[in-house]
Amino acid sequence: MNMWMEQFNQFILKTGLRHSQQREQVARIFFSTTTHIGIEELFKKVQKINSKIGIATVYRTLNLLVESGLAQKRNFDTGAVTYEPTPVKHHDHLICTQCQEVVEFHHEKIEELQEGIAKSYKYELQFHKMELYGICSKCRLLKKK
Amino acid sequence: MNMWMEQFNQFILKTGLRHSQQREQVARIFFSTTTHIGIEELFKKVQKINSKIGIATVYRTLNLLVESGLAQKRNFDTGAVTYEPTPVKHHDHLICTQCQEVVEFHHEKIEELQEGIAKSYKYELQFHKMELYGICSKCRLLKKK
DNA sequence: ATGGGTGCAAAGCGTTTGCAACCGG
DNA sequence: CCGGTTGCAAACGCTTTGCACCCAT
Repeated sequence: MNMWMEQFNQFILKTGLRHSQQREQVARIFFSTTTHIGIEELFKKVQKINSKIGIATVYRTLNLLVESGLAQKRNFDTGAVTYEPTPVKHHDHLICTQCQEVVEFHHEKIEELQEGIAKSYKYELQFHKMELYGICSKCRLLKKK
Repeated sequence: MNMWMEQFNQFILKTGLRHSQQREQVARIFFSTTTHIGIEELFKKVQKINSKIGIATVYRTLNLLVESGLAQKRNFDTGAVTYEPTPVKHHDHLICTQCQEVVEFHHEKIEELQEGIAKSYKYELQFHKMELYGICSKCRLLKKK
C-alpha cells in the first residue's frame, strides 16, 4: 500500500502536478480498500477523515489515478460504476452465481490466444476482462439435497 | 429478423401492453442492425423513417426489449453504452478504447479452455464474458501522424 | 509570489418522468 | 370510449467545470 502511494507520488511529480493533503488522503483510503469501491462510498470514507473534502476532489483524484494507470474503472452491466487498484499481476475471475464466491486464476495459454485474436483484427491489445460465471461445487451439492 | 418481431409482439401481448407504430418501427430498425448500436445512433436511424418519433420513445422501447430478454445492454469500461439483439450464438468482444468500435469474435479453443478452467475449480460453467480492449488500426495510424 | 489545487455551486450530459394530447383495442 | 402510449420539456442523478480563494513550491 505504501508502494501504491509511492508510485502515485512519483506520477504526480513526473507529470508536473503538485502534492496535496487531499490527494494523499483520497488515494490512501482508496488503496486501503481491498476490493471494488464506488465513488459515493469512497467519498463517505474520505469525509470521516477530512470532512472538508468535496466530492469533486474525489472525482478528480480518481481520474488522476486512472490516468496514472494505478486504478481501473469498471462499468458493470447493471449500471454500477466502481474503481479498483490495478491488480499487480493480471488475473481473471471465476464467479459463483449462487454464493458470489470469486476465484482468481491465470491461464497463460488463453492470454496468448487473446493476443493472437487482437493481432488478427489488427488491434493493439491493451488489457482485457474475462469473467466466468458458474456454480461452485458447494452450491451444486446444496442444490441436489 | 421477422422472428424477432414476432417474439416482440408476443411479449407485448402477453404482458398486456399495446402494439404501436413507434414500437414497431424502433424495434424493426434495432433488429435490422447486425451489431451493437448506441442510443443516439439508433435514434438517428429511426428519425429517417419517422421524424416525429422522440428519443424518449427510443429509450422506452429499448428498455422494453431488455425486459423481454430480446436485447442486451452492454456498459463497456470505456463508458460506451450499447445494445445488441440477444445473441443466438455466443460471441465475445474486442473494443477500441479510442473510437469505441466493437468487433465480435468467437474462438472455439478459448471456449474449451474456459470449460477446462471451470472444471478444474469444480465449477459448473453457466456463461462468461470476455472483453478485449485495445487500439484499432485506424486509431493507431491517427496517433502516429 | 505564482500558478496549480480545492470547494462550492452551476453547468453538462445522458436518461427518466409528468403531463396533456393522442390513438389502439 | 378508456387507458395505455407518445412527444415535449422539465426533472434527475451523476460527473465535470468555472471561479475565487487557498496553499505548495
